[in-house]
Amino acid sequence: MQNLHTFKTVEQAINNAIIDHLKSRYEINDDDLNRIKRYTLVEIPSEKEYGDIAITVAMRLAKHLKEPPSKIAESIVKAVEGCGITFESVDIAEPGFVNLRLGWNILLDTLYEAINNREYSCWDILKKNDGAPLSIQVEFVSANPTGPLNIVNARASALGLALSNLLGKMGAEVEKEYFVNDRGRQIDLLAESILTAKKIEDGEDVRYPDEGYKGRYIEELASEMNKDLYRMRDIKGIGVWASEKIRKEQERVLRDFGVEFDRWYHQSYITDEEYNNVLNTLRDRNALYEADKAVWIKTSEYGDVQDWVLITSDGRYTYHLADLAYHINKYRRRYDRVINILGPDHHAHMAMMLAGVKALGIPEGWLEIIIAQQVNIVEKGKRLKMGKRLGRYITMEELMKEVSPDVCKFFFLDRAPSAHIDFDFEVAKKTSLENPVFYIQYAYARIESLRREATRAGILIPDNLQVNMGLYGEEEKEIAREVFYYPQVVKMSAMGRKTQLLTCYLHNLAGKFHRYYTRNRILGVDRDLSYARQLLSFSVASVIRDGLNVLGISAPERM
RNA sequence: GCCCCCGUAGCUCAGCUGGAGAGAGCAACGGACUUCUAAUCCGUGGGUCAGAGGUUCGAAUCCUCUCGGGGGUACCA
Repeated sequence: MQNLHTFKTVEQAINNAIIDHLKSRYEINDDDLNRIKRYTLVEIPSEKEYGDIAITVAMRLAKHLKEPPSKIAESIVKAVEGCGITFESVDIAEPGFVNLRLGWNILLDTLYEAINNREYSCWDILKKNDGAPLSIQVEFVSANPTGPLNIVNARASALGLALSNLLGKMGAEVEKEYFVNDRGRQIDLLAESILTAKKIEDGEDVRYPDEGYKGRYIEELASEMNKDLYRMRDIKGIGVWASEKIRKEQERVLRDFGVEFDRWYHQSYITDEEYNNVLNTLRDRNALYEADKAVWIKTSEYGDVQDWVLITSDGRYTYHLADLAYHINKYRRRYDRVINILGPDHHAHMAMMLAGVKALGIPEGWLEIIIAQQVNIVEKGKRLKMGKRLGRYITMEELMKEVSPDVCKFFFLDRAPSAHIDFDFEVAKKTSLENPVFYIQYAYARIESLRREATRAGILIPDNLQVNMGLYGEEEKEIAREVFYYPQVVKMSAMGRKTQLLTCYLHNLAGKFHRYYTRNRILGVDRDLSYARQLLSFSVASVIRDGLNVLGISAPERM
């Protein structure tokens, strides 16, 4: 099949035409050119009345090109008319918008592409110069193996999975990794907590460690503890055993949630040589100093507001040092980019890490950090503070018992990662039947039901049948243009790290289809008309399935 | 004190590399199932975009300040 039009081909044709035209008509230096290329030239208009594609670059360039926007717009119109694609209309609106309308010549291609081409929503943006995929590692959740995962971890896992999928669609090779802090003070504290719990179980009169871990799981671990470990009072041994047991449990819960990692990287894998390497590199680069018997990193000289301790006065390596060594390790593994999703309690760590890798001489932009903001549990209108060390939190498992993973994921992904979320269990349960995720899944299930019915009745549209586009009207066009936008939504969602754009889009698309379905019969009408409507419906199904898939949400064929 | 996030409809939130008339869901009210899934659809209300300045042809979006909510903050992670 030759060169079917999609958003990608249309965008590329328009972009090239505009840039060529501007270059020939105006004196544009490389700086200007790069600025222009950074703009999104082809936009989805805010109102459908304006058209199907909007170009606003004329207004943005007015100042630089020293010409009124309307004049530049005229020039852009010429460029668009010569781009090799025929549009239904090309108009200028004040003060310098260029609005395009798509004809069915393009939209029909898009419908076929959506159905037939698995790569429909894929791009080649995250590629190296030689065309090889950019390798990107996404690290997320990475909760300490000192207790069960909580609701914020659930949010981070949903986000990490969706983001990984989105980046994959942009052409990158993505690896999902979980960093296990299986060494350090917190693990010792965990071991001490378990040991103490066991002693108390045995009737010993001992004091619980300050800031120790609490909760039923500690008591359970105490009961299950190996006799030798207990007899020897082997803190290190208990720590190794308990943390691995907890980690396995975390892995199981995540798998139940539908999130699997490519690699679990343990802090204990990091060698002394690697730690020394970090320290030596920092020392060589004059980013290290000693004060109060502790070793500090001069992060304040690299963009952070303060310096941090890497080695405590009693010789312990801090988490900061471990994480820097871990990141050097990642860097040596030759990832082109690394993205960390951190919880809200790591705000300070974010600035430290960004400054730290800079101090180590790693190029800027290699590390990107996203903070998955907090999730507050609301009960009877009051916010409950969550905290592992407060011994008060909703575990991820409890969450899943109340609300299905599909609903949880959608709920988390429907909001900006940086936004705080108030999670009201009562509301989540009560409205679960009116939840947007069901609304979207239902649209998909309806279409799959149509497909089954059509197959059964022998009236299914034959593969690659060219439908009569004259049978389509405005109603169909409104849906087809949404299908047309899908690759662009995926792109904006991925590149802007905004999963909520995709959830919003899917919700909207499902709504348009539900409306269409109610007003129009797809089967049991004139054969050619049925084929035309089937094509449209199935393209919507393809998009919904793909979209939910990217988000890590299931697309059931029956509900 | 300092740093970060947030403040948009009754509620929960989109929209923010400046673009066209401010959106969605929920909640409220009134309608639609002999027909492919009513987990649906149709209709009705609802806003000083926290406030004040500034930049601009144009500001919910950018800058400054103020107020309010949350988080972080030098030897835990």
